[in-house]
Amino acid sequence: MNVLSEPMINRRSLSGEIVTHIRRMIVEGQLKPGDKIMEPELCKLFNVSRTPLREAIKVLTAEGLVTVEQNRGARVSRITYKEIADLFPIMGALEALAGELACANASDADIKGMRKLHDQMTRHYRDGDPFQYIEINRQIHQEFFRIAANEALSALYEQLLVRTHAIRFVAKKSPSRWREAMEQHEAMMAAFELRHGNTLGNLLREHLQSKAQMVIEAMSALNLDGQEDPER
Amino acid sequence: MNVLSEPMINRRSLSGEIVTHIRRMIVEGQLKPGDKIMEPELCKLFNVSRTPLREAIKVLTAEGLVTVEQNRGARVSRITYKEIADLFPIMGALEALAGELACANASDADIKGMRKLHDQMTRHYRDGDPFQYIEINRQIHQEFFRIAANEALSALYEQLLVRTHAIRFVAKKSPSRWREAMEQHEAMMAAFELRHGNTLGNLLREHLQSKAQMVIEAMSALNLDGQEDPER
DNA sequence: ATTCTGAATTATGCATTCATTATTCGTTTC
DNA sequence: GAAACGAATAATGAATGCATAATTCAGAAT
Repeated sequence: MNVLSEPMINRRSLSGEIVTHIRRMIVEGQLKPGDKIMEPELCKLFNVSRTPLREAIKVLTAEGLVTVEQNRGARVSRITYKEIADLFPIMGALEALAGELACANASDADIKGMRKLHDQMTRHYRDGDPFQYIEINRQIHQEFFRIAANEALSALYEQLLVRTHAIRFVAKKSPSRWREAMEQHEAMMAAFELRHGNTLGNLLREHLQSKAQMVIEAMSALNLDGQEDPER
Repeated sequence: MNVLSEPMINRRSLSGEIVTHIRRMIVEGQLKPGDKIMEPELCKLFNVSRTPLREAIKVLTAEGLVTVEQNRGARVSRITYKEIADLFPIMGALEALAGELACANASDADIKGMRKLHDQMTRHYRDGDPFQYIEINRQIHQEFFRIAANEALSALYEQLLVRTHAIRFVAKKSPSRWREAMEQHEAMMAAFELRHGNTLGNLLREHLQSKAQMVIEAMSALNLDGQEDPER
């Protein structure tokens, strides 16, 4: 049937491809929390049969991104206050560990690169450019994990990050929160340059704590408690 | 393990059932690291078709318990030094968090219950009964997570615990290591009774560090570097 | 008009089938 | 006798088919 299937050592499984695709759709908000995942619909969209699609759904379920109800199909997981409150401390613990490991492993070049990112972010903060700020911010956190050189840790963190995808759309930093975050980054950068792993770890924990607080505030302001949109 | 509220009528999916079953087979050593997972074979064993079995394999892959090679089927994941060295600090960070949360949340009854378990374990230590010791030890660690009341944290920890299943068969405590572990538990119990979350957290991190050290020693002694048993 | 009922429709869970890709094993060649 | 080739076999990846459960919606009853 698929005569035009591209050659070139296509060594990826279909289901894996679909997992990636759906995950992106969820993270990017194309599929929103609570949305029903209709198998026939997505099959048409991806032009695949139900078998690999269902395998993909199972994987996403294992990741916590999707929830299935017996004989009622799958929907994108909703996230509740409680889960946010639960997940952020975990992410804090993981980032703290990443920070400590990064301090232990970092080469001078690593530290220099981090400083560069930090200064860039500072500029975006001064310019009041939240989009650029967020992007560099993401890179900085990612960089800690790269330097930590612990694959399992990175994978786990990534998984949790994806699970909190829903908050991307509510996380509007108030000016004071933003300033607080910036100050924390300032301190983190300093600790990193001194390779004070313990200090950096504690700062990262606090930082994530603040983020959680911010998200919960934003959620309660919007009344997004995970129960909205009962139908879709 | 996933003990979500069971409706009165058994409404579990076949694939879910299979996941649980295979996971147990792996943890209990019936399926060893590196073992090939033959679909037809397991289908006959469970008396199911390949579809739900394959879905189960995908889930186990997402959990890291199983590894698939394109067009070459799945095998039980082997664990390497590096992975052990990577996973234990993560488990340490998660247990530390659990300990801190447990200190914050524990009722007096919780602390009393923990003391009871601890004393029981101490007796088994004195009696030189490693099996009973290990069992109570497991219960104690599990109890911290229960009191911490953070489902995501418990689930994540459980997942990592399962991934280290292979070490169960190499982890022979030397007398000195055992004494060290016992002393650490002594200190942990004291910190918990005083609700010194920070102290308990640090102790748990150290404790896991020791465990990692022990496991790595045992592995290198047995030359189990994840590459043994090339065929099976 | 609203609620209830039940047939028609649709979606899901699993089994089976089809098409490719690995693997095995017998034969040939050097 | 060992390596190399290739046909036979078996396993995997994906599509399709079938039975059942859920949902929808038209029509009846209140």
